[in-house]
Amino acid sequence: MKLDTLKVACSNCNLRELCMPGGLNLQELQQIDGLVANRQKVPKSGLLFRNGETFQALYAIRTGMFKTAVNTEQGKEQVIGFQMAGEIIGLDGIVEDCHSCDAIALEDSEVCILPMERIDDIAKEVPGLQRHLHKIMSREIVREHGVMLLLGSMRAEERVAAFLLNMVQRLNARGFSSSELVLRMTREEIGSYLGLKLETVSRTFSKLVESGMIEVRNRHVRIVDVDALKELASSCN
Amino acid sequence: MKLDTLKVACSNCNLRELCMPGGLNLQELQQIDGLVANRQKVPKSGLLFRNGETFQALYAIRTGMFKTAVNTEQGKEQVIGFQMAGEIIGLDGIVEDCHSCDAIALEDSEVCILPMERIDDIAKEVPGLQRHLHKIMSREIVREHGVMLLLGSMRAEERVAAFLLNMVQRLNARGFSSSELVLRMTREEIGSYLGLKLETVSRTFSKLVESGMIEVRNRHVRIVDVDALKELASSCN
DNA sequence: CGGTACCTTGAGTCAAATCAACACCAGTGG
DNA sequence: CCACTGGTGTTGATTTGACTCAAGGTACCG
Repeated sequence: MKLDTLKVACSNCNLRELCMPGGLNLQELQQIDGLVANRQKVPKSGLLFRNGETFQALYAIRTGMFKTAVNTEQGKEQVIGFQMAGEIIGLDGIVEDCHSCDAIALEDSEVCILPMERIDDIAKEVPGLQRHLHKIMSREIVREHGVMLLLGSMRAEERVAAFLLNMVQRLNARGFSSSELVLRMTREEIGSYLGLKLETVSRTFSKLVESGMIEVRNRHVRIVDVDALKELASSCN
Repeated sequence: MKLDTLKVACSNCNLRELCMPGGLNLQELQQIDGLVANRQKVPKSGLLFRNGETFQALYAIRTGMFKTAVNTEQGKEQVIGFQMAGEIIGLDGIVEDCHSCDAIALEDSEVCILPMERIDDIAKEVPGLQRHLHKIMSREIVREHGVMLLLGSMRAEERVAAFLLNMVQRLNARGFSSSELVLRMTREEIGSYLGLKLETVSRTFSKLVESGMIEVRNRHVRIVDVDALKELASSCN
């Protein structure tokens, strides 16, 4: 077996449980290996795809972190989400065969390219993959419901608390600390995502520090009182 | 052919172009007819499904209108969307085999029940259906991006303008007027959807009336100056 | 080591929320 | 028939949380 074939095989990827379906037998696993056409490195601030670009593939994040954002006609950007290793981006492109948002790397990153054609072909043979794709899309829909709830009915402190808890929970699922995290995005990007101005994000961090829930040094955040933070995030007055 | 078989056949449903894939041949059309297990009437204020309920089927709206909403732990509801004839609801249930929002009829309605098992089975045979399902889910993701943009960065007037334009455009695609509409939901439900309080919705309507963009009598709205409304909806300061 | 991007904090402003009063309508039942 | 009720919608007065504007501070990179 050649080395670079090995390199792009899902069957021996440590992120498999995160981005690919479980419960496959050996033969199915080998079929799945045909999914990834290639890997692609994306440097910090690099664009993986942009609004208007023809849709060809989904991307599984292998390392690093991305933000996805839509732009108003006035050039203002609304961050839609922050995606990390094991997550799939590009689902927005399927409807119109054309991406409707930008995907930008927040740090040097690497993605697996999953050409949509191959996905469709292999899914025909491997029903588990088909169902898995449905689940991934449904998960994204449900995630966005959560963001809409946040944007539609939470106050600044609640939004920031919910954001931090969400980030640390996802990082924890990837083997990182459940109480410390390093933010890969600016205050402005957090603000855009949360529907707040960067000053408000900064002030809210300070307020949470003052009330002893978190510690902040630059982009390093330590969660001191998870329960209080959860209480806050779900208070939703 | 029995009458009640005819009754639930997609192949002779006038909403087919809205909710089912186009470009199918006769045989495929007949296969698709097996999708709909049943129709179900839902009276005004009735629940089609609720958060936590086991997921079994998607629903295609045949007549009427629904709202979908998620609830906070404190019992406050955030309206996620308003769905009308030809649209598919229930996609949120696929990830966890469990619905994560409520679907409530805003008027007496009727839906076609599409059991997920049947969808999967028939999609194996009819690739066009598979792709169509992907498109529907992707469309929902993109729609939610738009709502996030609205909630994250528009002011009250812009939100209301965007809401009215979106409603009238969708109604127009269903053969209704492109300048008049009857709202099936309360000001409070509109407010919840737009991240505003009901008083703000009411005041904003009044403001738009005053500036000559729309006319309002109860839930009947007439759009007088579409261009001004569009201008407003996309100004996004 | 200088420049730039990023972050924090303060003071004042403003848009939307809150609180409150009242109008309207449909349905109910005396 | 009318009085009553509860849900809905409008409008006004006031408050407030987040925004805006402004000034520095800090960290990072070539």
